[in-house]
Amino acid sequence: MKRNSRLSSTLHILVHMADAPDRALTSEQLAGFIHTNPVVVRRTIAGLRDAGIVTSSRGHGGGWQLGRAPDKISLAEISAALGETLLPFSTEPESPGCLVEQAVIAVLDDFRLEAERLLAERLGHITLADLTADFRRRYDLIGVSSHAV
Amino acid sequence: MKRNSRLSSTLHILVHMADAPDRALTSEQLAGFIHTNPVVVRRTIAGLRDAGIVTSSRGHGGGWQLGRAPDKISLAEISAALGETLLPFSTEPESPGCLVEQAVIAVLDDFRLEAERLLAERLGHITLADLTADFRRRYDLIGVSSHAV
DNA sequence: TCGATTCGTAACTAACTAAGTTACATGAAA
DNA sequence: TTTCATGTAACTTAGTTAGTTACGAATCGA
Repeated sequence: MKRNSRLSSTLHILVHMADAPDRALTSEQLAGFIHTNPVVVRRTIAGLRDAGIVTSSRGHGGGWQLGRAPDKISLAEISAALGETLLPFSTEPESPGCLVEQAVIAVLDDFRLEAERLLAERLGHITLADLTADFRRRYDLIGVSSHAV
Repeated sequence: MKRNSRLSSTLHILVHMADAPDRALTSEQLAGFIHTNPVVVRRTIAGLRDAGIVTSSRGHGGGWQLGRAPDKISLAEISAALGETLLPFSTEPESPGCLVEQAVIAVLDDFRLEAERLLAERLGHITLADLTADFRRRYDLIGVSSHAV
């Protein structure tokens, strides 16, 4: 798994889970999808379990499943559950008492607040079901074209 | 200079430059403002020079000045000149040929495109002059209060 | 012209972050 | 009770970025 691809990789995993709603998938299998290590998967999606987006079970036949219907899981929730920050710039004071820095931080924090609201709103409208539908569309297209040849 | 504070630090520097429009400030002086090294400053704002946001001159009395009026310099330009990415998540394919990944990347890239457009639009409306005005306001307030005591 | 000053940049070091890995305890099902 | 799977801590490795040193190039003043 590459750096900064936690959101993308997690969505990949979740679509696979949505595509196999009848059975639990193990960390091992999920890791295979994104070419990484089972422990990395467990660590990455631990937050999703706490958020109720997925459930996990141990022992024989255990593994991971979606916690609710794909159309009830938005990308905003997933991103938040991963602890990802959409806007990466820091506004930590480094020169306490400097009025210039205070002005910069104030303006930047205002912008960040507004931006995060906007992005969350947009991400809230995209659900896992949308992703799954997009995948099925692609799958059917390939199927047709290979039949045609 | 902390990690991920390049935008914030650069704005800090630029406001100081806007506040001293009559003279060039050296990398050494600028570095002092954000508690870092002159070379780090030169490296960081090199892109701003290429974008015409600042100018630099060598030798005696040399240093850095704004390339144009503060109200003609937007945060969007500054951010772009720094090479900063507002949305940090990666959508590089890691499993070429996987239709699930393709669907994820397609949706994520759509979102990114729209989000970057939105953020750039917002940042385009904030200028260095706004920051400078905010700083002056804070400065005057302190002045008044210290007189009052 | 010479020397002081300042930027431009390459090369290296250090610190930090995040993924990858190993190991083992816990819990559940056959 | 054996096997399979997660939960998690601890450590290693790789990659990124700030910090530093060094030195060449350009510019100004004496």
